Amino acid sequence: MKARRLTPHRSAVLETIRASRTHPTAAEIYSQVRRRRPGVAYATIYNALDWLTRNGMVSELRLGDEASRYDPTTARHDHLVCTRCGALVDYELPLPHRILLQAGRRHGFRVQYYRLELFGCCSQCAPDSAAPSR
Amino acid sequence: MKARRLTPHRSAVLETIRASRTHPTAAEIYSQVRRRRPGVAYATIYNALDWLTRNGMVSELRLGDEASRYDPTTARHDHLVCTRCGALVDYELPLPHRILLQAGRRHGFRVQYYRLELFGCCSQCAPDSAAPSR
DNA sequence: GTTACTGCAAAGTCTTTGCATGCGG
DNA sequence: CCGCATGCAAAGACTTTGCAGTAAC
Repeated sequence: MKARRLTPHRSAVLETIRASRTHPTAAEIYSQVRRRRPGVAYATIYNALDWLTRNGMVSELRLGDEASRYDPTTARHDHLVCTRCGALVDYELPLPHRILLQAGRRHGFRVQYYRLELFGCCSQCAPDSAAPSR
Repeated sequence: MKARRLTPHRSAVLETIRASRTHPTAAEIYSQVRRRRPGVAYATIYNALDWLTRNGMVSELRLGDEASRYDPTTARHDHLVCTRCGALVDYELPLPHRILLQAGRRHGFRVQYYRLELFGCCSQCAPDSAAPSR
């Protein structure tokens, strides 16, 4: 096989996603990668994202009708989403996953995985009782 | 105010969604409504869907990169999604929602609502434990 | 007579695809 | 050499928008 596998472009995309703490979109990744590789094409970014996703190096996040965002953490986890600023933070809900996975059986479903997203306001956007303003 | 509110078109869209057990997409709704109102425009369907959603009469579901589907049940509930045939069934997970809503506080989030989707195989696609290969 | 809804088509957003080029092995 | 990745642009899927006509109030 002559696959080049983790090519410089793909590597650049991967590094960009890992370096970002915000779960960047393809557009953000594109502009980032463009700095180091000015000639890179948009399609190459999508190509790389597809490849990285298929190879378990990043995971794709789809929330609402926005553009996909990419997450360097591929282990199963949940997300907190700020409905004001759009902040997206990784989160692990301390709930017995088995309950979730067994849950669907009542309806004849054999559940393989699940997705849980919590929406609300982050501390930046909704300074509660003791939080600083903005 | 001279709003006509629930117009015949909107009503037709609403009825179509309620009559369907499959959480139809805009395209499906469009073709259904078209039977009774041949001249209806696609934009009118989206218009109606938007209005119905904003007025709490249906809710929009976004899953993966597919077209939005519309749910006549507006009360909070979860969904089971068959990853083979795409079947989508309403579901209520018997878990204390307060736990979920309180969960984000650790990260400074004030969680307002959450979304939970369980993915797997429905009974049609994966008949019980001793499932045939298919 | 206003105002809101509709129909039509065009534009918009995000993503994918087709094809020619060219490096890497 | 040959396959695979890349660049480019065009196409594609779904949804939104602009505008003029029409119906409701």
